[in-house]
Amino acid sequence: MVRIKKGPSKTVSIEDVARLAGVSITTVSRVINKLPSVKEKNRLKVQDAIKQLKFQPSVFAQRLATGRSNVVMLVVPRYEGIFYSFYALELIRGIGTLCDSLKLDLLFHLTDARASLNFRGTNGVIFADIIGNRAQLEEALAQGLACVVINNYVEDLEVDCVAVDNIKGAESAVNYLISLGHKKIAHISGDLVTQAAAHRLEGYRRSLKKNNIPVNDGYIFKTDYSRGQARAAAEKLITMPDPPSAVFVASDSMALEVMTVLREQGKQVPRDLSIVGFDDNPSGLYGPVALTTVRQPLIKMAEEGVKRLSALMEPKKKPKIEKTLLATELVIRESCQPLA
Amino acid sequence: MVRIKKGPSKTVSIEDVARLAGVSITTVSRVINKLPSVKEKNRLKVQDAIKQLKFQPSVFAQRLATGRSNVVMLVVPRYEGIFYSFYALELIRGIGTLCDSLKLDLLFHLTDARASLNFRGTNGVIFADIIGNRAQLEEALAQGLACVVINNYVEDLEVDCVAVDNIKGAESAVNYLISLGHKKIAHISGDLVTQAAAHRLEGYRRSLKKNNIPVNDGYIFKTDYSRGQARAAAEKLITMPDPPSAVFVASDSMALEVMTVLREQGKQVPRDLSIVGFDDNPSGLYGPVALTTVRQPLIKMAEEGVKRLSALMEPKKKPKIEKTLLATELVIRESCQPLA
DNA sequence: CTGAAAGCGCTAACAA
DNA sequence: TTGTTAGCGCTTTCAG
Repeated sequence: MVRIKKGPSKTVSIEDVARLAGVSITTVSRVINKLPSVKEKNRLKVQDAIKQLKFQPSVFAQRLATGRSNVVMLVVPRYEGIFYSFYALELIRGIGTLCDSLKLDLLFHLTDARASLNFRGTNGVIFADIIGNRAQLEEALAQGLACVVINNYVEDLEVDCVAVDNIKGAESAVNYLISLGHKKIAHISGDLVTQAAAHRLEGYRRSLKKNNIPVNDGYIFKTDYSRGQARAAAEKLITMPDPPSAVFVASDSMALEVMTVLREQGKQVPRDLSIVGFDDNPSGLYGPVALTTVRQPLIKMAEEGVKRLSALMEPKKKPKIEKTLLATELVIRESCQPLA
Repeated sequence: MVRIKKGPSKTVSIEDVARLAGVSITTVSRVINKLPSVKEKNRLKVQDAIKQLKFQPSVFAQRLATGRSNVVMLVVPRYEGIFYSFYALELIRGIGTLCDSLKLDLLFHLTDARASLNFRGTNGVIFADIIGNRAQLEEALAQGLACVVINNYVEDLEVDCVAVDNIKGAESAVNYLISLGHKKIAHISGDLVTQAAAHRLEGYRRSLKKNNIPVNDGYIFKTDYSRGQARAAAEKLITMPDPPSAVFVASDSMALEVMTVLREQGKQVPRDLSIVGFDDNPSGLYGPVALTTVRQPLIKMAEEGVKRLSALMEPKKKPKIEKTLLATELVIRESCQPLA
């Protein structure tokens, strides 16, 4: 057989190691993969050679040969709003950190909803919310890939998901306001294309209904989560003929904007308006009046998602589908007061 | 020759496409790689087969065969502050978007500064700032990897970098304040472990010196970029015996906090204090007084970085090292006024 | 313009 | 315990 080695190949391969160590490449492979069946003496020789040559196995060759890999793809819908939210960073942070410690390669994919993704070479996919990109999820599922959806409770698909219980969270906020004697409670909602916003609105409605308070659609302000629209909503709200005495806002950053508007207008929080936010964004702590809010466990959601995915990626087992709903927690601070 | 096909292999390979199209795998490969030398008729047949079979080439096989790949690793130092900044998200967004359109795979690596990174299978590395993780950069460089550093002008290393001209940016802010007649100008700096914060402080100093205004260290407040510390600084600042008439703040989010504090204390911006921020964070637009600030082109920085890296990753060429400094732009709004 | 065949670097039976 | 060998799926000469 003719060896056609062309020039000094830069990359040292398993073969070079084998030659230097005086063993077969198989033995080297065994050492790399920590298989027990290698004589101590040989193992040392090989490890020595590896060190000398600074050999690092080619992941591509490994993956080609084994067919497996531990590449996790994080699919983030390219939705403007998602990137102006406190939550995106927290999620990325949580996912990034855990992948790092689990030795998973994180492929980050900021995607157009209609683009068709190439999952080849990926073993698991985490969808950070589903906003108009359900088709991509279905595609991944159809390919038999391990999938986990985060921040969106997907009921009608056989897929694992871990989300926050936005409905109950919103209910707890509104219940609290009601317990303080408020009846005229407004809601500034987020972008209703997101499930989170829709559920928070739903929770708001439910709480009112359960407490026999009629839902006044004039008290519901729809926004895109931006501070600008929150401001507009706040301005409308305070100039209403019959203004609400309390408001539940779908995000802390919007709630803070509402507080700002109030202050500008010479009004006081919570004297003139009780406010509850959603997120537990640290920014809520700083203003003159600390924000009462609904804490959502973002980091935990991210971690749960990754853990779940890595379980699904385990070659042998085929765990049951699990749909997790994480509880929120009402954090009472200073932005609400009982109705006089 | 005996074919040892074991069971119905799930993955459709180039071979299946070739068979269905009635051509050789070589021809299929040519079509995939858009080589011109394929008869139109065959090209169509192949493309048809690809569509029918939903064939997607294995990236691993491709990489193994060609030796090249387009995996870009984004290294983000696991520094708390970085994740509470406006800038991190913008950067990630810019990088993610461009990688997507350049068909680069983005490997996201949130890393501990002291961890040794595994670059196997990676062809290029983007360092999003260098905060205590220079060793990792040097390691990547030593391995001959294409590297680009973003948001940090690295002078003493042979590496491409693209950063914002923080010194000039800060100078422009302070010059502006001086042009309005201010002489008692304070600075609330960011976390000085970051080059950006250090440079902004430097720019502040330079501007004062160039204008023959003595630097008063009592006017310099060091923070970790958090709103909490900005608040503390602002409170100290306004109660000084000889308070400044203007302040240059190292980030918009801190500047907004300063404005809030002023308002709480019954003071007015810009009447009682002129304020310039840094970032051009959209939040700065909403308050009662729009924030004057130094706009830094974050998305552009991200894009330049990725473009640069993809040039460096080009197999043939070996471009010269380039160190880019992006200009900032002073955006004058309402938070400053001439000294009476 | 097309196809056969030799790798790319590694793993995994199967023998020894 | 070790080595031989046949692929993994694709690209790339090199002949036609």
